[in-house]
Amino acid sequence: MQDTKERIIGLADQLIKTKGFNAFSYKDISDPLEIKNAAIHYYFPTKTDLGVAVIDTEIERFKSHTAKWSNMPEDKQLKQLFETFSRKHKEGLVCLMGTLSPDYKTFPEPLQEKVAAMSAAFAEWTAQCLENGRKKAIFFFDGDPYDRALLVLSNLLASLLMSRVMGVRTFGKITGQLFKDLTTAHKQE
Amino acid sequence: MQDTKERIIGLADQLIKTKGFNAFSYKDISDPLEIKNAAIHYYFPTKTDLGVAVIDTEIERFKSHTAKWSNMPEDKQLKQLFETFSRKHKEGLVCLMGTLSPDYKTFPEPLQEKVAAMSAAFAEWTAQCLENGRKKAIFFFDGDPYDRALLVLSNLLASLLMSRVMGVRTFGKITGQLFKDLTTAHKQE
DNA sequence: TTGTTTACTTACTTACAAGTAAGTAACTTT
DNA sequence: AAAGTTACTTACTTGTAAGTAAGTAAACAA
Repeated sequence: MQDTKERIIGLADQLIKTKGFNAFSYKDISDPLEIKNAAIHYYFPTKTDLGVAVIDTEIERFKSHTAKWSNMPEDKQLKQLFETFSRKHKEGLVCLMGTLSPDYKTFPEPLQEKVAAMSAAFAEWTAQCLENGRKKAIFFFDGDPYDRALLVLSNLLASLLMSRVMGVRTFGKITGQLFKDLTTAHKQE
Repeated sequence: MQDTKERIIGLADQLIKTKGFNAFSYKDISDPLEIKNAAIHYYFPTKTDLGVAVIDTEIERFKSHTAKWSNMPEDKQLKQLFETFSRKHKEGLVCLMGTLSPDYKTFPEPLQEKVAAMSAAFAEWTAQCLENGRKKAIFFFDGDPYDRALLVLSNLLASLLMSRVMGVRTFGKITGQLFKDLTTAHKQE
């Protein structure tokens, strides 16, 4: 039964996105799945291994999503990215980068590396999308597309975090204004 | 000796900004200060009390800073805000909002309330600064000043988080582009 | 049919976390 | 001088965390 393994990853993913990596425990997984904590260690010898598996799953999910969008115009592609964040927002979750980056320094190296790889994948895709979109006059922005991608991702990441504290409307306020900025040719004065 | 109390708050502040609230322990404080963990409980009966004290100190610091800047032109005021984040960045720290918001749901109510109060203070000041600056044609941006303030704060918060994972240059790339955007009258196409 | 692998459980260990009760030395007030 | 009060320490409790060694029942393979 690979089923149990995938359920463990799925629950760990949820727990990381609600409580944070250091704050969830094996009991939070073994209780609802009605297994013993040793069963988790059977699949993932250490908590680090489990963390790595969760991130790997996220990277794969991202790659398969973006592959599906690749024939859309760039503004639609970016909208799709916004949509994945919006879905997390509706479930009261934050993104993996958002939870994992504050705790980053407490992680053992293999986990740090995975987090870095994930962030690189996000940034590269977004930079490419923005660059292509600007060439086609779909997007309008100053500066290097990679730098702009960092701004966009920083807004998406933080909008989920801030929504937790400042209320659910915060997400829409940030992402709405952000998308408008990128797709508006001129600023009025 | 109020000295010990302040040293505990100072170290807790550092620890929250490096490891996160749930990941630091009383030992991380009692060892370097060469006191016993019971001494921390003497001043702060619970970890929540300590967290609240750290946030209160941060709010006071913010209020006294902004009060000092109040006669500057708005772009200088905002630059000062950026500078406070830049200082944290140089020390390898993130901001309190950045660490505390992912763990928010694991906090007891009094701590949640303090985090919310802190975020409100930041947002209100920034919104006011942006609104005043736009009236004087120092800043140029579309939309509601409060919404724009959320974008600015989200970029500042996330730039510290992302720098941890994606390298120290990330901070400058995000904040540099952000400031340019706000102080540029027109976008070129 | 015997042996091996898979997918766990049982039953523990070690470590460390937050928190507390009771004591104490030094200083302060009456 | 006696009685607090302050600022701790000593010594402990309780709970929970990650992790492990050894066992087992069922499926599968030789």
